[in-house]
Amino acid sequence: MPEPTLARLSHYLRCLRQLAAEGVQTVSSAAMEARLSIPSTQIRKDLSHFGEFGRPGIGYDVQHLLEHLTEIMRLDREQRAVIVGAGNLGSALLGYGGFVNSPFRIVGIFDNNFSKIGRPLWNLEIQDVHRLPELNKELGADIGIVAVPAAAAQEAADMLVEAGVRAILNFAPAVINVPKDIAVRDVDVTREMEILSFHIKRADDAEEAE
Amino acid sequence: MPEPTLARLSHYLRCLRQLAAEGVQTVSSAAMEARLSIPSTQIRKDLSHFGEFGRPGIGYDVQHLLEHLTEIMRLDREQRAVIVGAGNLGSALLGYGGFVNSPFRIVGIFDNNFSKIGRPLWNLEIQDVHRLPELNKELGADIGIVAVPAAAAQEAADMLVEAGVRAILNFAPAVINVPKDIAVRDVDVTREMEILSFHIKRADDAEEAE
DNA sequence: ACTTGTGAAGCATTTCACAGCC
DNA sequence: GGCTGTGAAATGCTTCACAAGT
Repeated sequence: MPEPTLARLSHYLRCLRQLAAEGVQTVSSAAMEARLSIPSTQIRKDLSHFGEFGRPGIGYDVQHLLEHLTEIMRLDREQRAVIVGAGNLGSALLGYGGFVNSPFRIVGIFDNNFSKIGRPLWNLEIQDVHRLPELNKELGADIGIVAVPAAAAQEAADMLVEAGVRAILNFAPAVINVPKDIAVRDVDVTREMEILSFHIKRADDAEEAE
Repeated sequence: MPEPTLARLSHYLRCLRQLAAEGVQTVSSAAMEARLSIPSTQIRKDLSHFGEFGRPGIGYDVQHLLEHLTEIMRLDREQRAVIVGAGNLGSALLGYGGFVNSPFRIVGIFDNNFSKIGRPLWNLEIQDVHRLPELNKELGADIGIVAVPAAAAQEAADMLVEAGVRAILNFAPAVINVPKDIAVRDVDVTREMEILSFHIKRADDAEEAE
């Protein structure tokens, strides 16, 4: 399954949820292109990887496609996650409103800083990261979120692996090594800023060229 | 210039900074592969887009390559950014430690919520988002960060465009439309979680198959 | 007439293989 | 012997073109 297809599925879901909320019954790939700026042929090809959902001459049934994609991505069941790192970022993620109407639920937050352990944060209490493997037997999180500085990222990842998570979302600007059956996605704000910095360049160059 | 190459440049920079800090003089593409898990041929091909930096039989001069790449990405000068949205996320970004030893500096934070405007946040004061175009004449930010809910994302982006930014980092889970000479990068935590959710699936399936 | 699904073509990126240099 | 830079081959993804369905 192509990784780019997977990333776009998330866009399709967002679009379909919105359409469903608007009470729209049917949608064509061309109509989705208008909303998402993803070519209609791309949309059809992506969806064709999972089956035949559309009807020629009509389009896709919004509700039906929404349910199918939700199931394919396993978003029809609760997905529990734990956060390692109770700093700014960990705290912001825990309080993030984007998870309220989603299957994702943060069930634990951990840190290695003794002055933080035991303190309440939002609806949880910060736990000792060394107890993560033990406590996750109860918590049952499949997803681990690394929200620690780069220097501590590998250690945090190791602890999550030991705790039995199947997937890791890594916010630290560092490469983390994990067994190959564990999925990792990196989110690196600094990297995104650096890429933007490069793109700005071209506009500057045009100015300098005058 | 291939977009994937650009994204990897950021990894090379991080690696080189670390090597420089360790006092390493020279590094081979094979040695970088060991640290970054990026194939050495890929590294060489990427670097070859910008010139010939290495010496056969020796490798790359760490300091020299670091300086070159830093310049290529325009990270040798201050890059000012403003944030729109003073909620959890905006606040976390403003307090984010990752920018301390970097060229990025957040010079303003804006919101449309009257109860927030005028309040101090870290080292700044929250400003009215409607004054963004006017105030950015002074602030001079080239980068805008969208840290508002999805429903307000387009409006925030419009305001940033009017304020004259050349690049936008969008944290809202929404498509934003901007003039094509303005670079946009999306960071969508929910999307990343959804992709991980899909990948977890395979492990579950194996279990279910028994 | 309108729209899907899909093989085939086209394009982009990665990987290979090796000539040339230290 | 070790390493870079790079054409060429291989792979992967996107776009095209159109047959088939409504």
